[in-house]
Parts: sequence; structure tokens; C-alpha cells
Amino acid sequence: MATQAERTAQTTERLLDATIATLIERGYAGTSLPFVCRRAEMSRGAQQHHYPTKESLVAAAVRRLFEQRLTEFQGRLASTPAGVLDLSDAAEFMWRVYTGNTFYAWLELVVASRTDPTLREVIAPVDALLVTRAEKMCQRFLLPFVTDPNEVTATTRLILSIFDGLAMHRILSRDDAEARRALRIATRQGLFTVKGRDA
Amino acid sequence: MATQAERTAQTTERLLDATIATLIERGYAGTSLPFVCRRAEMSRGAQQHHYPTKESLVAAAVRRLFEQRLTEFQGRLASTPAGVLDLSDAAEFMWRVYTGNTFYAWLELVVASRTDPTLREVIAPVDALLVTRAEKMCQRFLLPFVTDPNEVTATTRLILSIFDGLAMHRILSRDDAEARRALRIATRQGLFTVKGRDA
DNA sequence: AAACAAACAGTCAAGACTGATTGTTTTTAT
DNA sequence: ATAAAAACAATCAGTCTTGACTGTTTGTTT
Repeated sequence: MATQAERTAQTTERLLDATIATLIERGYAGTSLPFVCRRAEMSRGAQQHHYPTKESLVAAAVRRLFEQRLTEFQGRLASTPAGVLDLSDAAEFMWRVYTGNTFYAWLELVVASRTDPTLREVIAPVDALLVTRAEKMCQRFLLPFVTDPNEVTATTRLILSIFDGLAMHRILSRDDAEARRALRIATRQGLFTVKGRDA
Repeated sequence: MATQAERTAQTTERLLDATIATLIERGYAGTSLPFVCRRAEMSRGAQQHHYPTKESLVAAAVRRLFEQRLTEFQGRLASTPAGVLDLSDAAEFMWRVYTGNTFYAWLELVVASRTDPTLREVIAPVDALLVTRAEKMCQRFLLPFVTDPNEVTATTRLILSIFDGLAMHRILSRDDAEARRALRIATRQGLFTVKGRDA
């Protein structure tokens, strides 16, 4: 019926989605191959065929997750003209992205990569790419008047760190109102703007 | 020779230190009981006697780690008179704390607790206590003129999130200079101060 | 010093995971 | 139509972990 290319695409997609879902639900350590295969309703052999080792499966999942996160980040900002951006609105949008699940899947990978060199080699360059894209967005919307590249990079890192940190805290304290208050303080203090512009 | 209380104290200390060291070196998933025992140069039986289950060992390690982190946080600020605090100095101190190992041990526990309810029950209250202490310090040094408790809480969370986030990024990109630039931007933007005070 | 309790040592059984192997079905190319 | 290749299925061997169990040493109490 289906061509082989289609079958492959469908199977690998199911497999990668199951991997990411498991990452979210059970964490990196809990993401075992038998469990992922059960979730994807697929035999171990099928998985073995497409991804011979766990490492190769995870590597592919990292790339897929990267695309998902990037899409989420760009979801709202892509259609916004450069320079015209309501700040608290943007913060609200970003917060919604960060309270989604892809952040936690990414977090699992990053934290696991700290003590797993091979995973680190896979995720580090992809993360760097994600940060670069974030920088470009920041440059376009938040920091159009800043010319020093170092400044842009550092400010982007600060902004990402705030969201990462707040989302991390959300693991233990699910108080969204407080996180929003923290974000309001950050925007009010003009953190997301530099020299000559304000919220 | 040694009294039993001393023996117990020494053994549990060795065990908990080995647990924390393993947490740092191999992550939560890699912290197996045989490995911890080898590291502590101790038999499985000894560990079994003092901490019958893995959960009980980890719970004790959490409490010990809490004390270590709290000590680090207070290390410099305790001797500083309230109100007189050089801001970039304080940020530098905090950054040194966060680039230490206890943060990463804590990170492992927090991230693992996301998908491990029993661990979460152990670490959530301890983390809440840590945040409360941080709030008190912030109130004393950074926000003495702020009266709204919500404001203090939210600002503290923002500050902690920045350090948490920056330290997390450090896992993949070890560029300390950039992190320091980000911190400088945060302080320069008056993020760590509220109304009426500046850096 | 004798009896008791705590601390410590070593081993085992059940279960889980990864990578490998062998066999079966489905698609493709000649 | 048929051989080759890709996709899929099922099972196995080896290693690891946790909790449990039995025995030994060390400290305490009376």
C-alpha cells in the first residue's frame, strides 16, 4: 500500500514522538527503549531497525524537539512587525511557551547531558543553534538599537535564563501568579529593553 | 574505641557525602547504592543498616545538601551590615556560589523530582525553606524599602531564577564571561533594586 | 564478665535495560 | 514472477540495581 519512504517516515515519527512524550512523562532516566516502543505500539525490532542504539534514537529525538521548540518560539513573533511589540504581551507569550512541555523535555536532556558526555555532544550544538535563533529574535524585537554583538548575546542569555529559571522553579512550586509577578517586575525594571526604549 | 554515637555519626556522614558527591558526578540516575557504598568505602550492609531504602538515604542527603547550600548562601552576607551592600559585588559572590557543585546536586534532585513523586515530597518542603531564607536575605539587603510581601517574594524568585537559569546554561556553554556580562546587565538595569534605590 | 544491641560484611533473588540474534512479512526492482 | 532488500517481530544473553537475608564484629549495660 504505502511506499517504503512513507512507512519509514511514519514509523520514525511515531517513535520520536513517543520518545519525547516519555521524556516529558518519565524523565531521561525513565526513557527506556521497551517503554518507548510500547508507547509507540511497535516492536523492539522495528525500533532497532531504524535506530540501532539508544544514542541514535535520542539524537534524532533531540533534533525533532529542537524543531518543536523553535516553532513554538517563533509561533507568535514571526508575524509581528519588527520593533512593534508589546513587552508584557511578549513576556506572557514566552511564559506560555515555557510552561509547555517541550521545555521540560529539553531540561531533561540538558541536565542528563551534564553527566553523559555522548549526549552532551549531541545536544550542545543544537542548543547553541537554539540560542542563536533566540538572539536573532531579540535583536529584531527587543534590542534593535544595540549594536554591540556581545551586548545582544548577553542580554539574550539573561532573558532566556529568566524564563528557564522560572520554569524550573515551577517544578516544585506551581504558583503561576508569583512567576507572573516576577516577570512583571523584570519588564517593569526595563530588563528587556536597553537604552532609549522603554516598555 | 569510639562510642557508638560517634561511629554512627561518622558513618552516616561518609555515606551522605558520598551520596552528594555521586549526585554531582553521575547525576541522580547514576546514584546507585553499590556505587555510593564503594565511594564511601563501606559495605552494602552498613548502608542498609543506617538507611534501609534508597529513598531514606536520598531524603537524608537532601537535608544535608540543604544545609550546605544555606551555609554557602549565608557565607558572605551574614557578616555584612544590612543595607550596605555593593551590588555587583553581591552578584559576583552569588555567581561563585552558583558555579559551585551544590547547585548541580540540587538541580539533579529537582529535575528528578519532577517525575518522581516520592522524591518530590521530600525535596519540595526543603526547597520552600531555602526560598524563604533567600527571601529574608533579599529583604534585608536588597529590598529594605519594599513593604509588600508579594513584591519581595516575586523579586526574590526573579533573582533566584536568574542565577538558576544562568547556572543551567553553563552546563552546555561554559562561557563564564558571557554569564558575567548577563549579570552586569541585570544589575545595571537595576533589576536587583526596587524604587528609590539604585546600584 | 555476660547478655544484649548496634554496626558492619557479604551474598542472593527478582526484575529491568541494552544490544544482539534469528525469523517473518511487506515492498521494490529486474 | 521472483529475488533482493527493507521493515518488522520475538527472544536471548549479559549486566546492573534494589531490597532482603544470614552471619560476624564491636560497643553497651547490668
